[in-house]
Amino acid sequence: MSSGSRTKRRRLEPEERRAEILAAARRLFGDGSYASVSTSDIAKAAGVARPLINHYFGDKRELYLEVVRQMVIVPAPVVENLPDTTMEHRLTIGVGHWLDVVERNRRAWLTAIGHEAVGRDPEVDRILREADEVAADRVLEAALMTGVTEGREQLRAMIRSYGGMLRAASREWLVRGSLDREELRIFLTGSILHLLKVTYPELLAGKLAAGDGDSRPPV
Amino acid sequence: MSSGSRTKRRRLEPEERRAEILAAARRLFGDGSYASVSTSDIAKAAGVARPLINHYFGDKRELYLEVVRQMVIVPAPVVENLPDTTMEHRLTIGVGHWLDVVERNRRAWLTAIGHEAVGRDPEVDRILREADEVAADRVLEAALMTGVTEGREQLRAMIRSYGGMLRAASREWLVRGSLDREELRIFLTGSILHLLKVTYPELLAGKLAAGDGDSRPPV
DNA sequence: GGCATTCCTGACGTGATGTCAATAGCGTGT
DNA sequence: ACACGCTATTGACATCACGTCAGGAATGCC
Repeated sequence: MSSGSRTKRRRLEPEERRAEILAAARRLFGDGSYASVSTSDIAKAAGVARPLINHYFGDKRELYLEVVRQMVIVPAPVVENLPDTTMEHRLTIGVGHWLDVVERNRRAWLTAIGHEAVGRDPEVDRILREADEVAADRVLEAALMTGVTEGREQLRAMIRSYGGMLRAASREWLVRGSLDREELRIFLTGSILHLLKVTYPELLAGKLAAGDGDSRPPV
Repeated sequence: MSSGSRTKRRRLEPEERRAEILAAARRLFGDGSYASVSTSDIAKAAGVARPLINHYFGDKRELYLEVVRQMVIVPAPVVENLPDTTMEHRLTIGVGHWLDVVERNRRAWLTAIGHEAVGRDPEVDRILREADEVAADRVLEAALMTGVTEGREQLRAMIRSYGGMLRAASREWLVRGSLDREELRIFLTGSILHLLKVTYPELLAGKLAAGDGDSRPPV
């Protein structure tokens, strides 16, 4: 049974060992849920005694947070090196890059957002908020709107909300196949453009004249 | 300490007792996370011995699922009794109703979506999917588009995705206060209208002519 | 080869969960 | 009223996951 890897006793550099444990944890948490994966499982998968996990990460929760952190920081170069054209064009490209990234890192990304909002857990919450914040920065940068000041907070809030739709839609694509890549591109690009070019100005104006063009808000 | 409620031993109808336990669980899971709440806590809060939880619900997970189920079925009358006017008007009202509902059930709703996407948990997943499906039906009904057949699946997928934005935006409103109610109304109404009246037709047409009006999708 | 450093593990204590036989409340028949 | 049966309810037990600690085993240095 346990004879397979019972070679000797390997002694590694702390960083190296830490990385091995983290990799094992990433793999296991990727399949099961937080509760369904025991530290014993992780220790076994990493070829290590269970207490070593505590030694390197403190406790199970810390290890888990580390995994989430590492997964959620995926979307880095989505918005870098965009050409110097219109915001429409840049956003179109940016959306394309996003689709590339999630398609390439499919598994990792799905597990990452799978664990999204583990709920009342303040730590996980904070990690995800920060990721949202960074994402909002990226969008503003792609839209050449880094400088806007009027209604900036509202704008950022709407972009963060858009992030919720982005994730949901990407999941529709990857796991349900209810939208193909091209449809997704149209959907996501159109939505963010509408948000920035129509809703945002409307919102700035709307604070004064509460009624909007199409329909009179009743009661 | 424990002397307070140590009256006798109450014997209730199963349904009644079950409801009491569920209520206690709802309250506790509302505050802490799944892992942070022990069955002992719930039993104590319900004034009951711990094994009774297993008797009624099987195990802790089942109880939890029951709580999630009960919380996620909140938005019932959001779309009933809408006047017989344009879809713009009906959607505006529908969004208003939604805002009313989440504002009223603020705490319960927040905990419900807090536990959203517990991830690799297939059961929770299924519950949330079903709720999404129902929500999509409601939107289609409000939009007077129950009958559409062409691209129906894509349309539903986009509406489900919109649900992700709806939740994120509502949370922005309720917990961060980064958007006020009126701004949220403008945002959500405008987005769903754009989705139904612009993106959806675009998507139907776009399958043939891949380019769209504003920008040429590169490479 | 001896020794210090520190990486690593076996063994223990604690707390949480699920199971089971035994008990006690409540309705029923007389 | 009283005994009786049904079953809701519980105390006690077994199991398992997690965190801690002192001691054992590699590696580097002289």
